[in-house]
Amino acid sequence: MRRGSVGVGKAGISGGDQSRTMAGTAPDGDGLGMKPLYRQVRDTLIRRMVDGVWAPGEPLPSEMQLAAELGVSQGTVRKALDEMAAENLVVRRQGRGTFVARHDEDRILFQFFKLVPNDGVRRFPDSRVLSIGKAKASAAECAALDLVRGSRVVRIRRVRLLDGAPLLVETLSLPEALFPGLTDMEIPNNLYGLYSARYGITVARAREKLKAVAAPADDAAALGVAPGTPALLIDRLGFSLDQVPVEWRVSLCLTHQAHYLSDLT
Amino acid sequence: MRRGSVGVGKAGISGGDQSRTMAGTAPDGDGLGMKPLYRQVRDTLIRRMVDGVWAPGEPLPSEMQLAAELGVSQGTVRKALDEMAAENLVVRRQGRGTFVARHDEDRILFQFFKLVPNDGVRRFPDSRVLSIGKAKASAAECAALDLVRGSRVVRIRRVRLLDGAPLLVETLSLPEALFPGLTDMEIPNNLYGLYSARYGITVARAREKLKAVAAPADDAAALGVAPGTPALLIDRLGFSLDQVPVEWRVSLCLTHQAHYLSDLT
DNA sequence: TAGTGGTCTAGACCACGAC
DNA sequence: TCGTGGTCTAGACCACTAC
Repeated sequence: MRRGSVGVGKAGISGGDQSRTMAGTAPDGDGLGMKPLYRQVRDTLIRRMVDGVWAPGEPLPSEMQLAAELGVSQGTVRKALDEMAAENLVVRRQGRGTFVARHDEDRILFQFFKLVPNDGVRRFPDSRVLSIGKAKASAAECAALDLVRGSRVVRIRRVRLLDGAPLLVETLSLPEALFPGLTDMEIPNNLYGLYSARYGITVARAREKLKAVAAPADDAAALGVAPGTPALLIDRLGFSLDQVPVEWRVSLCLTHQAHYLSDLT
Repeated sequence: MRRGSVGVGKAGISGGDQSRTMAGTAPDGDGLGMKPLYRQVRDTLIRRMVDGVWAPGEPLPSEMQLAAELGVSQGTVRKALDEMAAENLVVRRQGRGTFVARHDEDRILFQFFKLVPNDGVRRFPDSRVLSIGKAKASAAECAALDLVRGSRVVRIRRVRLLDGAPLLVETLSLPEALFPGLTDMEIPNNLYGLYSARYGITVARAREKLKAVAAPADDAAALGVAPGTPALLIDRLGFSLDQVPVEWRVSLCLTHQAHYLSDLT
């Protein structure tokens, strides 16, 4: 019946010290900093994922093992894991176990890629890199990625094609400090998989701002349309597991053959 | 330790007969039609909301009361209600109770209105109705709203303004059978509130398709911009609690002063 | 057969809100 | 003070997967 903070146990890899307080709400003079136990468990597990204790695709310990190690009941671990499953951080499969979510094509297609062909059949567009390089971050990049002035970024510009026809042209900016050597790598179609595999960085969440604009001359040329053609401008900021902005992506999309699909739930 | 279907109890207002089978998965020869108990409870409660047993804003019976009435444990009712809260169908407040969600301005603003002014401060645009009337449904309207040919619809066309400047012009189509007499009513800014209050119809979910287009002459005139100005075309279909399409709304939006905000979670 | 997550139950204590 | 939902626990049985 021990209540209180989540135990550090044996495998307390990280600082292992974000644990605090009691369940419910602080009965002692703590004031504000308390969280329910299941949320402390969740945060502990996410911290371990950030620290690479379990890689994407790998199984977590079973509910019973985690409960024993952390000194809480199975039900509390279960509630933490259910919440993480709802956030697409883990995948649970009856009879098999709970696994760290991977950035496979299906996940990208349903969670992060909202452009759907008019026929309704989701598919992944091909990519063609136009340029890649390093530079000092612009003021806009510093603001978007929360960088100090003078930081350096990696910039990638590429065209993506659907069924062979240009769909969008986009420019990505990434903090070079987080992605060293990226410019020397082959750039795959699925970038999030690369971030995860090479740098241990998981894009867990993104925020997109959309506007309709007239395509500027250079983008129009890359897309093979007349300058001034109406296009969808998508400004996306991707956040890592620990809520740090890690990728800024500005895409200019043609919406003749596809549309942006948004579910208001 | 009774297991099985959700009891009809005493207050089985509706058909009260969608109950089936056992928890887990059909151990008998049922085949496929089974659902977990907590989902049967959820469906029962939604059915009652559809039938108007509880109006928006009203409290549901307490967990204990529902559990006793339906013949399940409090934990099962709790799981059903938690799921409904996650879907924005009910609002739970500690110490007060569980309430049927209302279409108040806040909910609309966060769940259904994704256009955010560039300053980031969400606010509700004013409306000005341009026309309202009844007509035989077009082929497109029949397809969108799942109507039989020959059905009649109510059409509303209006402009919406943000801080006094035109933001969008939109055309709504509604099945007249579901909204009799709508054309004789005053059209408020918050239409979903009207659907709920006057017709007992709750828009629980919507699906939006976005494209970038050049504004046609008539829409451009209504918005006070030059024809051909790039604009965001939003095609929205709204679904009721029981998953029936009840409103088709096509909006043409200027995105100079605002953007469409989408969270990829 | 053993172990996993999925479901269901029962009961405890807590914070919150209305009285 | 009482009733509400929020949290936590403990234990049962189930279906699914791997061995």
